Amino acid sequence: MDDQPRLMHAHAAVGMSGHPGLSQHIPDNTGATDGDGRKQDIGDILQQIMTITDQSLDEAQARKHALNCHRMKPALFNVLCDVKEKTVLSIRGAQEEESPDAQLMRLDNMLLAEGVSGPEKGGGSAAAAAAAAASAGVGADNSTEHSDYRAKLTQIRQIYHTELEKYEQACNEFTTHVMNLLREQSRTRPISPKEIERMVNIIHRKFSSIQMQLKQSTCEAVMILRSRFLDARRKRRNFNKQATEILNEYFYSHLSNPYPSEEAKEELAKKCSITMSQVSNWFGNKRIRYKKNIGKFQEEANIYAARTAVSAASVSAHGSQTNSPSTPNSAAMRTYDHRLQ
DNA sequence: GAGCATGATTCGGA
DNA sequence: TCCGAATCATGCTC
Repeated sequence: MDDQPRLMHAHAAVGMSGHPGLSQHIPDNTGATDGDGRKQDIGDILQQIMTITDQSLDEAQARKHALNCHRMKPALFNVLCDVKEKTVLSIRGAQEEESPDAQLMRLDNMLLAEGVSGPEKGGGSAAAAAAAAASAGVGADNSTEHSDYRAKLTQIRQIYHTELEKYEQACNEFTTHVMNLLREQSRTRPISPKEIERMVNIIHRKFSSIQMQLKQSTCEAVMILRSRFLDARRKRRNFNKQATEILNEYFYSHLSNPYPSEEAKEELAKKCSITMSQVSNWFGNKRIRYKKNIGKFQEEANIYAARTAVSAASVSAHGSQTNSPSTPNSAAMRTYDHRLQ
């Protein structure tokens, strides 16, 4: 396993033609000139390498062993590594260009903002903002929907982290496997540590692109969840009968000026178990619809006027109040009617 | 399913 | 920022 660095480091002291040092380290056992001996050795090795794939497994193994033991093998492999390195670099130089991965950064930032990646913070700031925005309109059910949103976001978060972990584990396993394979192969073919490193980088890049896809789908899932959640604000639910009666009572008893103050809105909201915005919406709608069709609302106004009068009378009968300030009467209605004209 | 009722949203004006 | 007006979207009734 670890013989490759040793094998490659020997390169500094070994060489061939154009690679100083080879002739000084290779004894000439053939009795021929140095040049002839080297050529014969190298030719022999190359021949063996070229024909190794035509042989049976056993023969190939034996040949592999013989090659590994060949006296010229380190020198030849170093030269081949050198040549390969230069060729690959010249090709890669034209192909590779490091560009900052803006898309990945955007995805990372979004996942962080949504609370999917990074430390758990109860659904993420954007989620919290969405929840806060929604709570203004959803009313009594907002807490349920909010928790539902958070539960789903947590689910997405869990899936994301599980998948990410899986990818990282697979990446590490695959990298180790490829490294071992290349080291093993470096016994029979020229593979330098640099090349192994490059291969590792390639693997990491491939796994990064898979991770990016995961991040992208996670972002999409969060966006869908958010849009669904925000759409829920539009989901209209009728107020319960009691709430409508309370609002109508106030409206008709303040017909001369049906604009509740902040305090009144707050109290009405509390009484009706709705939000202040809903109270404002209700009064806005009521005013405009009343104005548009006074005739239609006349009957309703009379009913609430009578009801308020009865309750006022009952209060005055108890001596605590002689006259209700909010008692509706036709004069008040006329006032508002006049105002609205 | 049509038509009406009603809560929510949007937009322009004061 | 609040309000009126228009509009949307959904609920309810028949």
